[in-house]
Amino acid sequence: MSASLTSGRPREARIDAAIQEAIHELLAREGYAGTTIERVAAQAGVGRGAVYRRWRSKAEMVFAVVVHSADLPNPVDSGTLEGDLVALAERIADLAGTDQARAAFPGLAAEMGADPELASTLGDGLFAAERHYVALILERACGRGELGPGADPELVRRLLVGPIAFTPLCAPRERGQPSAVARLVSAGLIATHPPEKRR
Amino acid sequence: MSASLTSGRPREARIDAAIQEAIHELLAREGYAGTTIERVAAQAGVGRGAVYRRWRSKAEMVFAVVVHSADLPNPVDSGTLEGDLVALAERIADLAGTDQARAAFPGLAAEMGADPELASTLGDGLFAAERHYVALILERACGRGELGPGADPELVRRLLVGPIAFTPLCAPRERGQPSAVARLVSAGLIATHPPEKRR
Amino acid sequence: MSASLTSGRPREARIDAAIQEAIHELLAREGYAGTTIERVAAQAGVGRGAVYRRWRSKAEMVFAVVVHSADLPNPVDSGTLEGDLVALAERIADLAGTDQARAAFPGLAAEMGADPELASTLGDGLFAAERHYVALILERACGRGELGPGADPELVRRLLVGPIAFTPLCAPRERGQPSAVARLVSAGLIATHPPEKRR
Amino acid sequence: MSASLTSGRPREARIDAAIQEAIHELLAREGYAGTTIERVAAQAGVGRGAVYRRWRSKAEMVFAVVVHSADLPNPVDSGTLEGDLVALAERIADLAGTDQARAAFPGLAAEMGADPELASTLGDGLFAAERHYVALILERACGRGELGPGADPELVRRLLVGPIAFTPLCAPRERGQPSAVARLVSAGLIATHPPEKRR
DNA sequence: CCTTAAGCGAGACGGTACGTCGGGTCTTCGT
DNA sequence: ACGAAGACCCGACGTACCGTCTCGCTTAAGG
Repeated sequence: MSASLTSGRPREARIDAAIQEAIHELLAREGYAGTTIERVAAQAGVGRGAVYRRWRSKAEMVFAVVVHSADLPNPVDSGTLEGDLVALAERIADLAGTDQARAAFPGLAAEMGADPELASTLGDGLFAAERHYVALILERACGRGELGPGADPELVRRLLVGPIAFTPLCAPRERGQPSAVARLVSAGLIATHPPEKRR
Repeated sequence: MSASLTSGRPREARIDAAIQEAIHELLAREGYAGTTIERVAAQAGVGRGAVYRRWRSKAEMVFAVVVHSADLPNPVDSGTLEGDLVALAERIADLAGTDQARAAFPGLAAEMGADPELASTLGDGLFAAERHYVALILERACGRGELGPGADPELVRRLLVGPIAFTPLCAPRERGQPSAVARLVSAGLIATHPPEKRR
Repeated sequence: MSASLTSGRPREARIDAAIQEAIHELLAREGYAGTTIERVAAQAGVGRGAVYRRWRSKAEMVFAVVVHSADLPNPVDSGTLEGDLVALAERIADLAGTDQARAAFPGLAAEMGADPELASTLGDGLFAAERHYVALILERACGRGELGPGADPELVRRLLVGPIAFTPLCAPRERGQPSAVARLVSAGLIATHPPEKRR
Repeated sequence: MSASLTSGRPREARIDAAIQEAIHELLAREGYAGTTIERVAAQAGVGRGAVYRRWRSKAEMVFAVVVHSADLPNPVDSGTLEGDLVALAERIADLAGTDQARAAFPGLAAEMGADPELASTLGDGLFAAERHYVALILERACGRGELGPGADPELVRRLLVGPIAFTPLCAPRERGQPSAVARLVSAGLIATHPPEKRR
């Protein structure tokens, strides 16, 4: 029953690898629009069917390959809210700063804008993880007495991701200054949610 | 006056208007990808040539029509930094919140990412205007003694535009909470750049 | 045997047939200029790609389909030079008299005139076959003692094809009178190349 | 009244000449398809309107310019049927042998095939003149006693024009051998229409 | 062992958009 | 009126991808 899902010939790992590499190279070299399924397959020395067998659309393919390793492993505790936020901001800047990611993001955003269903499929998991990560940082700051309650993790997530990952896409000459953003957000948070006047 | 290139038959205003309207309608109804030159022309009851005569590419066309009325006329002085930033944030939210703008932005970003030259052509004027606008607000706050010097207008621009206009594109269900963003940025600014008048 | 390029999905015979039929119908109904690749595809219920996959240009397509069945199977021996030439002339008149052929010929000629390479590709085989056919008829007449040697098959080919197939294209109201042409050519040949057996 | 057809500004002869020259050059250099109204106008340093003011279509334009000087002035009497036909054949070969004529003919034929009305407009006068010319030659031959009555001028016209002017268009490497054609036609005529056994 | 389901390269298939070009008409100038 | 310039509508061109499908072949896993 449940076991026999593995019938037939298994996928070849060699091909998974070749496709991944081809996507990375094409994204960096030709951009999102130039990263055609056809070219990916050709570059990987593979039939187009092998690609469609793995993902249902170009968006899913690119998302899977680009975001694949972008998991946030464990929130390092730096001891201060600002430190934690700076660390997170730099993580985000690193992940979003690769050539492939810079090439992929706007294209993915465009396709997700056009197809809300796709947006849910792809984005929800990722954004929920980020939100959860931010919530953890905020809780720790509360615990330390740095911050009062009521800060919105989603707001903070946007304040970090927006300026660091998205805005530079339209003006790619300057870096996102992640730590400046994080410091300002940290200060703003503390100012708008002061620790309860304990004692 | 100004270089009246009076040679040849002039453009018909009726057609400019029909094309503009068609683009707005198609962007709202079909999204950026569905806003084909072909469909724009058909919808406007116009030959495709008339469109290609006006803009060299779909990106320029959409940008011109969407951004066209998006000028920031004069910064209203609300009397406080926070008030000015909230007003600006709500302006941005309004401009970026129309259906056409929400549909157009990611597509434009994608094409600008793929073609830096296009990005310069289109974006520079717009972003410079925004930056100048923010600089004015910051200067006024300095003048009032609310803020010390050294705040970076570009950083502030990103902190507003990113969370309000860009981030929601990936999670279109929730609004960008523009005033919450503006208040936090305002507080953060004041905390990180305190007025010098200190004794 | 013969290089069975067995890779990939094979062409669908159903589509070859549909395209052929569509071309015949459109040539007869709309003429050469009206026989657009686009309309051929639409009429055949087929994608345009399927047409471009088969021929590189409209000229090759039309030529292939119109000339396709225009092979001269075997020269019937009527017993006299005149009989053979009349038979050939009527063959030519039949082949060139179909609506499709009348529509296709001038268009093809125009494109061949503009592109000598195309002219070679398309014309050589066909004209060589005709020339060979005429040479056979002349040889038989020599063998019978009707004709002396030295008659030029290419000259005779032109004397038949020109008046019968080409000239009527410019004055399409009258038929080419193939047998009158053939009889005159036959008489002219015999008069200019009398048999040598003369004492 | 009849006189006031000359109202307004008259056409500039300089422009007529420039257009003629441009057409000749383009026909020879770029062929019929490459001889665009647009390019003709550009080459002549003239607006497109000036061309359309002179002819209603590309076909009429090309026809007028190519055939313009192709009138058969006066049938020279060589004293024999064969001589007259050879002279005519060489005339035809000369007229149809120029680069412009070779380029123009198939294109014109194609357009005339597609539009019978155009064919009448353009062709009738020309072909009637040729036919009349041939009839004159035949009559003279009858008068001399070389030829019996009943020979069809239109048939003879086709036997000359077809092989000499049209057939070479499809195999442009060889010349049309006009005199060989004329001699064979002459002999064929005499054989099929012998002079009445007078006396 | 040997069937069988799936993977695989190749490429045909129906669609659709692209950007260019030409045709023929019309409009606005200036001459 | 003519003439230059060029906008206008129409529609074909050939290219490129999309996502699906069908071939014939190969390759494990499971009966």
